[in-house]
Amino acid sequence: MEKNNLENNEDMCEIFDSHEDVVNRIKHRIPDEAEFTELSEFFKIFGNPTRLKIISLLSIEDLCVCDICEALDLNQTTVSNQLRILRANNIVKYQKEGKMARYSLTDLHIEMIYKVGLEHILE
Amino acid sequence: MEKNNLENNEDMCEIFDSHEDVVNRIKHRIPDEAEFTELSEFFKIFGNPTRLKIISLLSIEDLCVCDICEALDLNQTTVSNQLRILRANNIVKYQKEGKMARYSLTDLHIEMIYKVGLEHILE
DNA sequence: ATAACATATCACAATATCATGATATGACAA
DNA sequence: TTGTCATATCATGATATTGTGATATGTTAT
Repeated sequence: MEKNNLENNEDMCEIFDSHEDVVNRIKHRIPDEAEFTELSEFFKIFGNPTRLKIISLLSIEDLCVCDICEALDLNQTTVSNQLRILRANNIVKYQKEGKMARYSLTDLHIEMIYKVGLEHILE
Repeated sequence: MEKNNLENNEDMCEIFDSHEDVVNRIKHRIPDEAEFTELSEFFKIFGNPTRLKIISLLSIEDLCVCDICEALDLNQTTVSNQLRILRANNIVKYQKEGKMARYSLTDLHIEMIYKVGLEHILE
């Protein structure tokens, strides 16, 4: 793994690079630490069944908090807490309508990720 | 939240369905409990920066464990543990080659989800 | 003002996840 | 067989996340 024998092997099989070359080639082609952190925070949101249920409902239509509670048979605190997390992570947005709050998905990425994931586990 | 006043409001504004109707309409159009559990377990895997880094590398090319360790500057135990989790969740597969194990992503869904997520946080 | 309702926030115990050290397995070489 | 290398598993303390009860905010109706 340390020094290898490439310099005196110009005519060696060239299908595979040495491990050292492979490592040097790819380590600069990935996002930086901060982006991985942010991305993992983003995906973490999808890693909870309650939040997925909410996302699933909102991919059908926009809904207020109480409708979400009823459709999922969950208590209001639970839904409200998860909505806060979804909001904080830019996954849902909402609009106040009198004393109600109508929630919707922020953009199509959310729906795409949800649907590709669902497709993956169903096959 | 308990019984509402729908029955005596036949002539109410009909642009929006009653909450009761909305709820009944959508609650049957979402996956079942077991599927949400499975899907959340699946997404949970993407919710860790180390695993995302591995997925990111493997989306460039197949790699053995030691190359992953070097490229990410992580200790072997950490990488191996995360690879086990990735394997158990059907996100990577591997192929033994002598004493080495060459890992790759199981299918295109994984790469798609990773890339759509990255796109989402970068905009 | 008071009540009722929709929603949000706080606090916390139960549970899950993390990275890592110690150790095991299994392959190849000497 | 003995050693070394690549990889895997186990055990654990530190940390993070969960759902929920208690409570607060803000809106509309009386």
